[in-house]
Amino acid sequence: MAKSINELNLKEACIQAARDVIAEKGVEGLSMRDVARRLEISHQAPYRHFASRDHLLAEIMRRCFVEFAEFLDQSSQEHQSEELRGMGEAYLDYAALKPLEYRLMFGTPWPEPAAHPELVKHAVHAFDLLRQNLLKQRGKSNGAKKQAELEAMFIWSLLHGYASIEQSNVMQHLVLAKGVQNQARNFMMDMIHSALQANRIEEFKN
Amino acid sequence: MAKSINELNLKEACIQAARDVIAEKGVEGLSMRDVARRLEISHQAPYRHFASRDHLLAEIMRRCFVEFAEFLDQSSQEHQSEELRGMGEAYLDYAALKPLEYRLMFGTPWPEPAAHPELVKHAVHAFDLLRQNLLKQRGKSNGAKKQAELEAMFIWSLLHGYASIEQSNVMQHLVLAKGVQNQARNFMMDMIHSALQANRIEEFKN
DNA sequence: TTGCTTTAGTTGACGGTGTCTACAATTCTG
DNA sequence: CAGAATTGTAGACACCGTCAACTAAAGCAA
Repeated sequence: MAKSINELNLKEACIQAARDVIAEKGVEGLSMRDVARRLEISHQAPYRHFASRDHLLAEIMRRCFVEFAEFLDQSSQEHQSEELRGMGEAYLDYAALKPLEYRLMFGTPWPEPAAHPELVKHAVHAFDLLRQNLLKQRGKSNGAKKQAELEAMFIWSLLHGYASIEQSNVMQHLVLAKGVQNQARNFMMDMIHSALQANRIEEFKN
Repeated sequence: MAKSINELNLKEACIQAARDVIAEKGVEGLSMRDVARRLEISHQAPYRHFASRDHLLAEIMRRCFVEFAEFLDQSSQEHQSEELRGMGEAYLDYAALKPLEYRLMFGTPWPEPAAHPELVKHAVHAFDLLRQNLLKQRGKSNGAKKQAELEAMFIWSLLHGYASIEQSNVMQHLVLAKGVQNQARNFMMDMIHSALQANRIEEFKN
């Protein structure tokens, strides 16, 4: 028999318990039976609310993407000037602030993306923000859309790559010169700025 | 009883079988018992050669890193001029050519990295190649080492990020303008070049 | 109210997994 | 040759996801 408060919202309780498990033991350590055990319900009870372990995981990931999108939106509004840099910083902030969630979204093999279309919808939000912002910046020049998307891909790749490397802690093994690790993040943002400017000039010449 | 050729090199046979499993079902689908079954040996036989599933996986990952390093070294020698671009192309080539291996190295949660120090040693090779190459390019200017390492981090982040995104097939969901997906790779390489040049100029001004 | 259907939870089972232990057979070595 | 080390086997244990059957409660039409 279910206990205490959970009686009427077992679904939410499952999600919360699952997030706790992930926080403690990582995604791989998540098991339906463990979730059930923590809520003191039978091992089959969660299946009344989630068709499978993957569906539970997909729902958690979906919520992470929603929160991530909100975080980026909010931060995008705060930095009206230098909007782009603000978004970049926000991206890396989120990855550093919520490593588990970031890892869950971008570092975990997805449970059959085709089977969870809502996941995809929210997942592309960050890219759309970027794309839209870059398109706004460059007016209606020739092939503006194409260039904006290429630039968005560039920025996203760099941010995602850097965030992944930062999270893997592999930097500690590189024996970097003093100050490099601390400056790296700012350096990345500067490089984005440089590369974008150079690209605009190059494009103008053609 | 072990069969045929494998009698004297069961360890190698295990590794090969495990790679087959990974190729068919992904890393998550790798199981000791499956490996044993394929070799028609008892489910405990592989444990004579690998202390645990993670140790087997770590050995496979180690070999991937060795091959990856060789691939980069070779390609680095072939492109004497434009060495840097050659290395970048090689990095992305490898990721595209051997997606499973790349995913194994850079997209799989490591099995307790501390317990497998040999893994780390080979893993940093790609970064060292980059660092060395950049250092060679910029002579002995002030803070050369620091700048070279920052640039190496930048390039590595971008390459890794782009390779990851390419592998995740998420680009298919972005509804990109025509030609973007095909041009993206070249664009990334151009952006590296631009950003590096801009950084050299900026540095010169200080 | 009575009776039927849907829902949410239970228990039990099946086949899968990693890995510990005990055992046998083979090979190496003093 | 004898003992020890190596390499394999067999069985058990505790997990896991999930299918199937059952029960208790709630909702609802008559």
